[in-house]
Amino acid sequence: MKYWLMKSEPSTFSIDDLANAPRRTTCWDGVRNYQVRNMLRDEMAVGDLAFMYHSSCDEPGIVGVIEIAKPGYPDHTAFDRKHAHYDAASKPEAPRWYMVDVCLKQRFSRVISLDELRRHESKQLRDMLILKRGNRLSITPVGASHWKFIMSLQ
DNA sequence: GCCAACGTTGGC
DNA sequence: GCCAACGTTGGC
Repeated sequence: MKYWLMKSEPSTFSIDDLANAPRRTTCWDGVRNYQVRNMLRDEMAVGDLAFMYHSSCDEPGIVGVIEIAKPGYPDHTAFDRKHAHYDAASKPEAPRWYMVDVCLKQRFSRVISLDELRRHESKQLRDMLILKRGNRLSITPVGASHWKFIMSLQ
């Protein structure tokens, strides 16, 4: 089983939105980056766990745990001409973009902020990808030791 | 295949 | 709103 971190802007889709979704499950659509597409399509498996991370907001940080509920399948929002994430280059017979379904597992009682994560960067969270300069991938793998340490902060 | 221009991300 | 750090595009 693998661990991940998945970013979302709460003004677009927050952990509250996920908590209120039917069966607390939703498709993670809108990824338009090839590296992240490859992870969605090839590497993420049902049962994998991910931190949900709120970005571009007052307090960026980890807000809970989600579980991969359905493995990679074509992102149909790319086929919808009216959708904000429409991509004419992605066709149903040759999809370019993929998504997974995620299910809310645990909502943290507090935000584990980026600031707090950085306080452990020189030790327990050394080399965590989200803390690396210039990292802009919306999904990153998380090492097991980093995962356990962050869970212990909660 | 190079690389400049442009677009996006995301913290601050 | 600024800007660093990328990814993508497209002319050559």
